[in-house]
Amino acid sequence: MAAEREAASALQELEVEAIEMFINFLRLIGLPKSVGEIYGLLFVAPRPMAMDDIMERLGISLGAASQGLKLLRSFGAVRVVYERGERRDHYVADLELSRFATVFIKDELQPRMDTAAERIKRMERALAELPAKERKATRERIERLKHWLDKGRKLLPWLIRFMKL
Amino acid sequence: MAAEREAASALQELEVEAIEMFINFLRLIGLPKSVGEIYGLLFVAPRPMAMDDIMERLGISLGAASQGLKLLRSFGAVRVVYERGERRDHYVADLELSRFATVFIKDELQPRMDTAAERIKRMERALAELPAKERKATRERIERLKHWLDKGRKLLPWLIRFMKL
DNA sequence: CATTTGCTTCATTTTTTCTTGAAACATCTG
DNA sequence: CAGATGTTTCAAGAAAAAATGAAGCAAATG
Repeated sequence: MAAEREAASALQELEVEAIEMFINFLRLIGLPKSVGEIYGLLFVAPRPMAMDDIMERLGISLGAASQGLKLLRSFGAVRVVYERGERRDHYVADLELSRFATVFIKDELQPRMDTAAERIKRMERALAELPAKERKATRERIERLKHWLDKGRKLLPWLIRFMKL
Repeated sequence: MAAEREAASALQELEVEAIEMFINFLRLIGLPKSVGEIYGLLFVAPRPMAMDDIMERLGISLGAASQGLKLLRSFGAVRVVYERGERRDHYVADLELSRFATVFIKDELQPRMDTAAERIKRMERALAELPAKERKATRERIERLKHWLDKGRKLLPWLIRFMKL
């Protein structure tokens, strides 16, 4: 049997599917593989798991496990549950998947839109210094950017609401 | 004056803002910096630009320019316009920003959802092999995944329509 | 209160992703 | 059709992102 499995019991098909699925989706919002692995494992885990169970099961390092859990905790995707008579922290997945979308919107999209809005303001000011010939066409393009930004901004709160069902 | 500017005229404030803005947004959908740069530059360019103008202006390599333009062309964000008496291809930005969203949805989101759907099917099948004790709780979790996937699938076409205004 | 156990942090290494530029190809021009 | 010009491709290098694991901290145990 392969070395990776010597200490850990092999992953079940169900676990593998869940893990790969979350790796894929979480990568989409910029989270590293190890974070997807951890969440996927916890999502189908029948019982709360301690950090070393997780490391062992996934074959990831101490650091990756610690940091991944920290991150997942930080946006409420994972919680610590205290297990009677257990010294180690035990983790469970919070099943509210909307969290990921919400965090992504608030941490990634929203800030970018804010700086984009500032940029557009600066661009409008810079417009004055353009040769008159180019000014009109460029103004139109900036208007278009504005339009899109506006659209995005209106969409976000709606999306958040939709996520929360 | 800095070496980067010896050959190319300096970027205008307006160009810088546009470039940084698009670098930021396009990175979000997984496109490399150079692609954001190129699109940003073309977005505010008053005239169609040839590949070497772009390279020079941005200080990027031949390869990056060629590949970036190829990619942008591939999803219609950039077009070649033939300029009378000019041998080199000249590029303009297509201003329809919805293209990026649409491409992202079709190339990234949709396929992931499809494989996720298959995974869920396999998970349901694997459920049978679980100890009876765990089966019920796990079934519920898989149901939840299904629910979310469904939600996502309904959202996508709606989003595409919204993008196209 | 010394020791063990669990966890976090972070400098280093590994892996992945992006960029570069030379070579090959293609097309135009005189 | 020979040279010049413009473009693509891709192997190698550079940069960025992620994972590792040892050092240090903190809390529990006996």
